[in-house]
Amino acid sequence: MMDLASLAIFREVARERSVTRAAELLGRVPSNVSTRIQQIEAEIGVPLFQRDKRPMELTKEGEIYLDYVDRILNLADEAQQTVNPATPAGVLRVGSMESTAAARLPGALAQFSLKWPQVTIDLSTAPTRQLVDALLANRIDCALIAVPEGEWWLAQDELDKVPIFREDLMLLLPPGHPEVQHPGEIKPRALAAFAPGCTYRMLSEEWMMGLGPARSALRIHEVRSYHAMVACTAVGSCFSILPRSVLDLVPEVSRFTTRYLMRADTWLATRPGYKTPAFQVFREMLLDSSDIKGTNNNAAE
Amino acid sequence: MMDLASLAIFREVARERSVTRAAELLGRVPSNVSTRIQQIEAEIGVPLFQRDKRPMELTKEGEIYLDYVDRILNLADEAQQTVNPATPAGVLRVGSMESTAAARLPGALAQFSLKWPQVTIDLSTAPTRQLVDALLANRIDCALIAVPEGEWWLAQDELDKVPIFREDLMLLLPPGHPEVQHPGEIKPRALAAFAPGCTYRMLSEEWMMGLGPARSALRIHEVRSYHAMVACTAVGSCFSILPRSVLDLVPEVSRFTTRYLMRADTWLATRPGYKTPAFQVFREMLLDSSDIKGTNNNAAE
DNA sequence: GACTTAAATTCTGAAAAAGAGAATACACAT
DNA sequence: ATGTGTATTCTCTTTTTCAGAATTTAAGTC
Repeated sequence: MMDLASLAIFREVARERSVTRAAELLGRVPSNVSTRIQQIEAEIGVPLFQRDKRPMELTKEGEIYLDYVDRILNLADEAQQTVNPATPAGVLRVGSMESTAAARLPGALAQFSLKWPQVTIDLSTAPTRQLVDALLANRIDCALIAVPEGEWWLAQDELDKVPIFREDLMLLLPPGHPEVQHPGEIKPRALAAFAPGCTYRMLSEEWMMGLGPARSALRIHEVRSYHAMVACTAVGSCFSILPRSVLDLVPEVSRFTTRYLMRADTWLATRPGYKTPAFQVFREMLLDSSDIKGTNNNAAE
Repeated sequence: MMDLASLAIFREVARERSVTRAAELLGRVPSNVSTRIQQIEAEIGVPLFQRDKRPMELTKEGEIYLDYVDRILNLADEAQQTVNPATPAGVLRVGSMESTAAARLPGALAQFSLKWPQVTIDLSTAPTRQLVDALLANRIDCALIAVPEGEWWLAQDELDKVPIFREDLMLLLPPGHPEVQHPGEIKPRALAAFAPGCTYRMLSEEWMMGLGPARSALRIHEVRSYHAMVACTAVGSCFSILPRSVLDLVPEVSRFTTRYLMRADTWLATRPGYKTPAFQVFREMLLDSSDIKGTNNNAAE
């Protein structure tokens, strides 16, 4: 019958599109990997790869099967971790906003991988909205997201959440720009921001709208990184809004004109009930490096 | 590494609480089953059974692990079926209302198991509400439920649905009871009905309330089967509301007073995207034995 | 279109694991 | 205590997995 090892082999080959590379990564010999794939194909009765293409390509069925295999292997990993909490180990799939990944995670993650070398952290970044989707679709295990205070477009108990970082959202204006009190006084025509789904962008847009009725047509220049965002602002063509913790990383911030806007805390969210030891130590680690130390974070216990 | 066969063995032993019986059911020898269990325990590092109890009992970790194993094996089965639609096979977990199971399924299922002996049908019954929960929690694969026309407490696209049976909801009054036009004219004090979550019960209550304002305190006698419901009504202490198809099964119905109330169609629902060949032939079979033949049932194709 | 190259597959013998069946240990009953 | 039905251990046989060499195959190069 089917072996989880075979499924892991299939997953690796599918990812690498190569028997040889997969074999190296798995510490096996190519002939072995090749046969295991063929065994799976024989068992399910469907070819998984197109052998007549040289960078090996998955067949349509292969794609579907890979999706199932991913879910099965994640479940198996989670089962192992949940049932034997003695040793945090395995994979923890972390999703994070760009800002948190830039300003908060590097230190914490370095520390974490030293203390828990058995845990592999799989980090990906995306805007808050997409992170929530990924979480609910089981593509990641936990996410660092910005929850706008008060209103919240996700049902109350659809996710477990703990506040982790207190962030001040700052207005960043080009160097030499005069201080402003109202959105209307901002000179650059466009806001540099991330793709839709980003909570900060949403908050920024609200602030612009709410206070400056004249500024009804807010232009948005979409960027893919904070470096790009700051660069655009430095040049004077845009202004931007970003957390103070990221601002602190910008060399020579003092040349820019900045202004405090609002609070926007970062939360650590999971699917309800997800509680592997790897995740628990990860959460502890984040709370330790946090400025909101030990507030209401025992609700989930 | 872990073998799906091992997981299936563990599941069987956990179900049967016996190595010997599990071995028989799986066509294996007990020593083999015993060792596979021990291999799993060695791999996950946690004992799954309490060996000092004689009907073997799962440990706490065993319970948790069993839950994961169930999900993993169901996924694997679904993967196999989805990816190779050639041969409908494997397990199809069907949930049904009591009424449908009584009046509609026996014939259809008998026919089905003759035509598709490779498919094992796992039938359970529950009220509509609970069936929907079970479906979303992945405890069953499809469900035969009553969707009240118009209003519907489930989000539009949370489930895929097809109408299967046209049901007439009938009022059943004790033998000799005079014909009624309004709820107020009903003599028995109590309605015999299933547990809350039953759509028919909900519709019944609405009908009673909507038309008879005097009858504000409707007493409900909860029953667990239609036989009990009919028996209570025969005795004269209750009245009841049930689909005509079930009524047709009652011996000597003609002695009772009956009256048509409303339509309440039965739908076949699945999680969105669930489409194994076993399910597809099951759906075809139901549609064939249905009175709503081939209406709007190609939306899901 | 032949040649090169890198990669997948097939073939083979050695090593490891799983299986059956008999013997043993164990929990619960009387 | 002693018997009975189960689970486990032990031993041997069969099956499967694995590594390494040989072979085939797909794509790029002259």
